[in-house]
Amino acid sequence: MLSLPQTAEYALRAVNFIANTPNGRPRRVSEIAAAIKVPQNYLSKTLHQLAQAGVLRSMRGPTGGFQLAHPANRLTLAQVIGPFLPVTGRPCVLGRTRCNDAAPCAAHHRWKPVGQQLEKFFEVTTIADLK
Amino acid sequence: MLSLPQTAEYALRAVNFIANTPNGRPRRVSEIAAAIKVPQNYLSKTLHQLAQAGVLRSMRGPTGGFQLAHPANRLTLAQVIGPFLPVTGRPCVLGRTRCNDAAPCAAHHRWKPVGQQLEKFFEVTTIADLK
DNA sequence: GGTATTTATCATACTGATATGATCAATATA
DNA sequence: TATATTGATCATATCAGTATGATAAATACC
Repeated sequence: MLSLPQTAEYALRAVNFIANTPNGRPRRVSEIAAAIKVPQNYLSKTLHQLAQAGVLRSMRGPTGGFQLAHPANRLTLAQVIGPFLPVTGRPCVLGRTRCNDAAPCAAHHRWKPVGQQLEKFFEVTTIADLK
Repeated sequence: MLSLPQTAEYALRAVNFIANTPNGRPRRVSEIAAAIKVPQNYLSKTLHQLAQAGVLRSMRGPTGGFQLAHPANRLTLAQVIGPFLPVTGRPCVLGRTRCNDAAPCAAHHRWKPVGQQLEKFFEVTTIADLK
């Protein structure tokens, strides 16, 4: 039906994996890529974006890698996928650029509660909730 | 957040427009494209796919055009967008190929009710519900 | 300081969704 | 039957997301 961009799914899997690291020690890209089965070079770029977004912290050199920038229970799914969603996020099922209570599209009233619950899921669920 | 493919949005807008035609007379591609503001040649192909899928009926020649193949209250949104969703529809937020109650991903239990409501929206809502 | 290890960055390629333009085929009507 | 109109189809073009490979820059450790 609706789906997240591939990269956003990679990001969720990666952050979830990092969150489950004992002691919270840094994880190398190679480790992560192997564990969640995504291309290493591509993941490298994705993790870098997450670091830029303040979701992860990165360290170079031996003993380097990626770790969470915040406690897992303070990291929402929305924060993780945010950097990978299209800038022109369409909140409207019919794809109208403007669609709200004042100027609703034909589907607005029926879609609204569903869309809100969807949004809430990503805003409220944290990485710590993933089990 | 999550969004439909552009083409699926075009399809919804087009079918909704066709459904609002007085007498249900056929609508030309040029009329529809102008009304819902999408590229005409591209829409032509999209409408053809909807005809193949049994959602619309098409007629060529003068007086030709597209009309609904079924009453609007028997046409669900799922039927309209179906032909334009990726074949490998990922039901899993983490993008796993296999994810169900028996073999759940880390987000499965929290996502399930939201995903179900989402699916239900498209399965239950009909073109006649668009106002 | 030298070196191995790791992330950062750059250049490029691939792929499917989106889009454009031209031509073919059907058909209502005169 | 001739013709104008309309959808069907084909050949490309464009663009963003996804991906690969190579090189640069930082850093722990000897």
